Amino acid sequence: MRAIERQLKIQQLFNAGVFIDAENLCRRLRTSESTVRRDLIALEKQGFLRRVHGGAIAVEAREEPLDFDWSSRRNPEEKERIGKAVAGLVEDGQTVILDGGSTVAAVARNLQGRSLQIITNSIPIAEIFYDSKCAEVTLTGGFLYPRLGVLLGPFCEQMLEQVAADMLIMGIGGITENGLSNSNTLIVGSERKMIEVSRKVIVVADHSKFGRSAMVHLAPLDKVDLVVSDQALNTRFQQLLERHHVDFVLA
Amino acid sequence: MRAIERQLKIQQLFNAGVFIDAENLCRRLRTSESTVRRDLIALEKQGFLRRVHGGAIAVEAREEPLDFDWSSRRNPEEKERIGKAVAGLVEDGQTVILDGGSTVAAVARNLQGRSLQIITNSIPIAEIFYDSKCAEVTLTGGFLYPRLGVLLGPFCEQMLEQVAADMLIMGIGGITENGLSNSNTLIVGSERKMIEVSRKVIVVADHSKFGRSAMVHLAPLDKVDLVVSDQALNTRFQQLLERHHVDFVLA
DNA sequence: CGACAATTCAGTCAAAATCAATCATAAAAA
DNA sequence: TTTTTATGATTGATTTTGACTGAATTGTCG
Repeated sequence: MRAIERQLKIQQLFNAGVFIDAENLCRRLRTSESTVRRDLIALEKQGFLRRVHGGAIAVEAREEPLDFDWSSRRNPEEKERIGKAVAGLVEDGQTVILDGGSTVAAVARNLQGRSLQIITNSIPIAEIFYDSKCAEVTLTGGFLYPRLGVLLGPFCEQMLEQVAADMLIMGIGGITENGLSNSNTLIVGSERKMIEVSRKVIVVADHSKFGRSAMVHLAPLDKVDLVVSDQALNTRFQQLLERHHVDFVLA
Repeated sequence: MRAIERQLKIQQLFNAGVFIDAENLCRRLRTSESTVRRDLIALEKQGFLRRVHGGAIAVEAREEPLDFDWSSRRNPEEKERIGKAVAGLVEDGQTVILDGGSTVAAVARNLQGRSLQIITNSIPIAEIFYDSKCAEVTLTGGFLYPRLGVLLGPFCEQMLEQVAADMLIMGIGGITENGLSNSNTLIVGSERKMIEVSRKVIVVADHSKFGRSAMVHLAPLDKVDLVVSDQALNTRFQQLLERHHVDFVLA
């Protein structure tokens, strides 16, 4: 394995956590302790990480102890653009369901201070509205999926059956001609209920989600009213969305 | 585990509360008392916490987005004592309902790492179990009461009707010969449901709660099985509890 | 209030782990 | 081929760790 390859890999590993163990790295990269140290020194010189005894920590990780979503650090500007665009589609007084995920969190941040009814199954998203005096927030109950801080399972779905919303703003794992997909059966279960009870379904998906398929099928494209993304689509996906009467907005 | 890993973890633990027990830390981090002390000294030098006898407390005036309980900074060590005592009454495998409040949060901190079913309507308390691999946490749904981070209202109560628990651990606003009381109608509504579905009702109340009455009546003393507090009671309250067959534990 | 027991604290020490530097060899580049 | 660079092993130095000690603090009991 080349030096560059290894160092890219080390940078990727930081997406899964703030600390990396040196001994662990040797095993995963199948290389010696000396080489790992040299790589870490190089990455430290680039300002990407800070070396500490036993490994290294991400420089950005200071002061932010826990991050629910391992993907929340990817493409933050793109997500913020999407968030702002989607927030512009919401009208005051509406009832909006927000599911979990970092892109939806960007939407939520741009909805702060608006007068809305918010329904969500995500604790991080509920927290965004903590000091918002205008929005009324209702959490679905359910089993706490700790890694993402979302509530799932029968209690969640049962609660969703009893509400009706003007709009659903939803993140996904992937989108293909077969429809939407996501990574977890329980998450998909609650998202299906959300779709059922919402008059309008908006999917937020950065460009990396197109053409990718996640583990569990979630819904066909016909269920979706609007997709908001950060890059223009190629002709194939444009036609696919048109065929299913799905609008597309470029943020 | 590496030094940095431990210290990051300690910082995380402070997000869930204001006091940390040294002995607890040793167990949770699986390390010696010497090492924990050295970590605490290091974190104190960084100004992140203040060491006190038996552990450490969070330094005041950190930029905390939300202080879920205006009383959470009062008597942190007394509350921690109560928390430890109550945690000792819980057996592994049990289903425990925890309501909101800073004293109950102290109990929750002492339950970390235990193998339990937790049901709660408080987001700060659910967060305490984020990185606990053993406990399964279920949140009631409901309307988010932002100042305290608790979930209330019909959705919450309806969800509670569908569960059964071995034990309820509950904070209160006041306790007098008329029974328990609390400060908010919605909170009282959900707490009544919690009492209904729990086999055993434990009330945690520091000494300031005795003889004080809050706005809304919650339940008569007969509903309570055990009161845990931080100071011995005077004869009047002792007799009062005895008359209603309520046990008392001094933490 | 004061004596006693039980914790908790601070400092020391040896063992273990990790680090930095060096060197010989292997791989890549010239 | 020669030169340069990257790698892995080895070395002693440094840091970290857990156990142990006596001192200080806290809680209990009379």
